[in-house]
Amino acid sequence: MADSKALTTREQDFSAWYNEVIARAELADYSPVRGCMVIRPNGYAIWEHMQRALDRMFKDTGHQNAYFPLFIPQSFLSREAEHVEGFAPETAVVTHGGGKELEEPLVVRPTSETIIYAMYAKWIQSYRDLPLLINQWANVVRWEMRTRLFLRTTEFLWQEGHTAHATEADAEEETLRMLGVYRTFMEEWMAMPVLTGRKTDSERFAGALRTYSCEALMQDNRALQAGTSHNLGQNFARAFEVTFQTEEGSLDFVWNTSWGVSTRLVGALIMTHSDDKGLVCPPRLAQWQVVIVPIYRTDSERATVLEAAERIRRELVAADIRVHLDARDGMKPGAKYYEWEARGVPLRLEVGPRDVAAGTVMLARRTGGGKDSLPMTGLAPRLAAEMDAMQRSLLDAALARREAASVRGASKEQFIEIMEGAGGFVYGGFCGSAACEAEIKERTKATIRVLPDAEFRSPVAPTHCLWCNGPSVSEAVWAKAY
RNA sequence: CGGGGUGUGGCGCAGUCCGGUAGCGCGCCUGCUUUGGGAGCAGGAGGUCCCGGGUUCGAAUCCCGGCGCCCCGACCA
Repeated sequence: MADSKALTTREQDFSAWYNEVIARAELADYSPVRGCMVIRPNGYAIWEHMQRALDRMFKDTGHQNAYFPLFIPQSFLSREAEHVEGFAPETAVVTHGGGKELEEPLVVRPTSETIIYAMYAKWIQSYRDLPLLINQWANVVRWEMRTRLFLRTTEFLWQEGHTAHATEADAEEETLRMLGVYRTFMEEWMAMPVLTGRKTDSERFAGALRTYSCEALMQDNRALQAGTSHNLGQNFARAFEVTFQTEEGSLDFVWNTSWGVSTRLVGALIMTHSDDKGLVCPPRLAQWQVVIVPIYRTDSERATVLEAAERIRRELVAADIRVHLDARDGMKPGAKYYEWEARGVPLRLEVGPRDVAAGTVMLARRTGGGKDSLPMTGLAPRLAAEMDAMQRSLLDAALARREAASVRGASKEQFIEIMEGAGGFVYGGFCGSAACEAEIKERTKATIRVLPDAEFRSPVAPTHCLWCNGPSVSEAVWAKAY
């Protein structure tokens, strides 16, 4: 690396720190195309592990994968009024193909509701065809003004689930089920606690009836929308004439849902756990869960140590632990330690002549504690237990951070002070007025992240709007967001 | 699109004011010595100085016109 050795600290400049963590860990790089990043192998590996876990969860809840076109006829977008209004300004449009101007321009998908529901109209005839539960892993393009690595890029990778149901209740159940899947994934795999709940109308997906969201709090106390699940009602079904014959023989429009998470999650992961030494990656999503660093002076030491290291590596591989033996010559162990720490490898094993002689290895944890000498035998179960503990403690620590940055029952003045200062989640009553919501945003840059689900609400429901002091219709959580 | 900054080997920068052989650090290559927390020495490779005009005997440097990128805002997964 060409960088000076220490990273900018989170304290000094969170945004610079974030970019440096990514550069140092070689997660992503800027590409020649404005706003588009290259996801490098180290970053893509994390995304692949996320994909694998999510895909399993989607399949376990009855979904199948399919693939729909990258291009969408421009007219499709306009069929749903709110949808076109929401997305048209940020589309990339193809006007020429094969050297000729196209009869109808093609939009590069910013999301695939329109083309998918156009197909669903062909596929669905009867209530017997429902529910239709499909997911697609794809890339989408949104022409954003300002981009940031992983958090907001012009092109990004995501999954979008699109389902059709016979009743409103079925669609609502699906919407909430997938929100729950996201939450489980974020907590159990990313070790990232989230608040779940409903979005206000002003934050609702363009064309949806209701939008639900998982909201996480980053280490700089700004909120990040980590995943959304939409109950689309019959809006798209009407626009694309997705009808079905009911059991009673009448014709009805289907009820749709859509839900998605993106490579933004990699950014969320970075900003949730990493420290001033670099990336911290929860074991379950780490490319390498364990790295072995051999230590030697002479050729004969090198031979013995590498032999022992290789034996350990094979044993761990056999136990399904993702392990890498860093046998690079001409690099001092200390240099390797710093490099693997910056890359977020959870556990490091140091194997030197003294260890080999004693039948031990030195274990160093990326977070939560120093080094321990362990016997070489029985290493696999021991490391698996270490990783479980680390996975748990990362979630606990993130949860503790979030709760420390959450305030309930703040006055208007305290609210303003918090948003101008430390930031974080502020819980309070909300009158339900879009005007009030807009005024708060105008004044403090804070938005309602979510109208929280029951388990996140305060023990005593607020009675008055935090801002206008009118009667509260719902508790809300505000924060400044990414 | 508004504000700020910046374009010089792979990366980070100096040089620009005041025109005169293109430099430094890191990285990279080779060799030797090193290796339990970021190695040392020696040798070496690598540059249309963002682009296009202009001024000049001579431009990284001065003038004119473009473009890119980064950061901060308004918009967003």
